[in-house]
Amino acid sequence: MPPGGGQADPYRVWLSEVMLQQTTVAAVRAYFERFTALWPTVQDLAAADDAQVMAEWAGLGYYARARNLLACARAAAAMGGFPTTRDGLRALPGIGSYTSAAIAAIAHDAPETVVDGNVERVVARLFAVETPLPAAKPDLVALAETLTPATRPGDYAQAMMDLGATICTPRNPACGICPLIHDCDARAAGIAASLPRKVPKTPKPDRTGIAWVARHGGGVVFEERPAKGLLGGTLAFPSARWDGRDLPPPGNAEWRGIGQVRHVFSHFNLSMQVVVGDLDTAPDRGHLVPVDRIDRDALPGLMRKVWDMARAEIVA
DNA sequence: TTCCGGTATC
DNA sequence: GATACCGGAA
Repeated sequence: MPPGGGQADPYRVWLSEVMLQQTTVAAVRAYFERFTALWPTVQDLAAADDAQVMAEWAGLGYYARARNLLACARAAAAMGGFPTTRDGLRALPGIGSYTSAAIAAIAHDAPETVVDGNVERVVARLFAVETPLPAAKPDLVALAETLTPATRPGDYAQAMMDLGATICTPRNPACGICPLIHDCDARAAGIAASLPRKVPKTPKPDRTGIAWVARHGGGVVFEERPAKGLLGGTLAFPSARWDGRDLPPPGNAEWRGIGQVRHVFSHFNLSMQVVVGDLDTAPDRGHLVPVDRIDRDALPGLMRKVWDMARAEIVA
């Protein structure tokens, strides 16, 4: 990519930027060479066979990029070439906020502010922004815009991303060799390595539980969930543990496990053991619903899954 | 094993 | 605003 003056081929800039989304330079290089050899222009790529493009992309990951790549190439070819403005580029498939700014700045030397993950990190450190991501993103973009120069914005954008990729790295920033060491608020405060902060991605805990599908007299035991809390007020199979309650089964039976259903709640993942059995006596809680009157669609998703699994056994 | 990262989608 | 999509690196 020739530096300065917007001499770069928009097609090659676009192709490399799309490949570099979520992907390292080292991984991209061979793919870029291969693609540009096979399809030297956007018209060539637009005319390419879908299956061949997908095959050539194989191994790069995020295959939606490859599908969008073709859609974008065809759209650009149909309009006689790539748009030159950020907004025009932004409207094409697979080109978002970052890529549109990058192409405008690098291929056309437009004074757009290019903010990728590297730039977010560099700016958060330069200005010691302690607000966690992603909430800090608008602030970081606004701060980055104050830095974009009128001259050679494309080279500047690439330099900022290079700085983030090679010196201002996530874990151990090489502040000792950073050209901006005297401009960096975070370095001055001794907190560079801890920025940018991020909202702790609390992984959803895994919970387990048990649901009893209890038959008696041609019916199955249901009960209403407590009005408040998880699945509050809904119709449910008697169950325990997953919701913090440690209840016994709704009666005596020879229980046999038939499998587990998985369900994702907003704040945890559930693996529910499904057991079925024939009660010796009337259930000691809940009420019996005749099998042919069970309305699958009236059950919450979790219990629907339980019933779908149990029905084959029950109705047999 | 965890972290990292643009876009689309809902 | 959260999640899915993937592979590479720490």
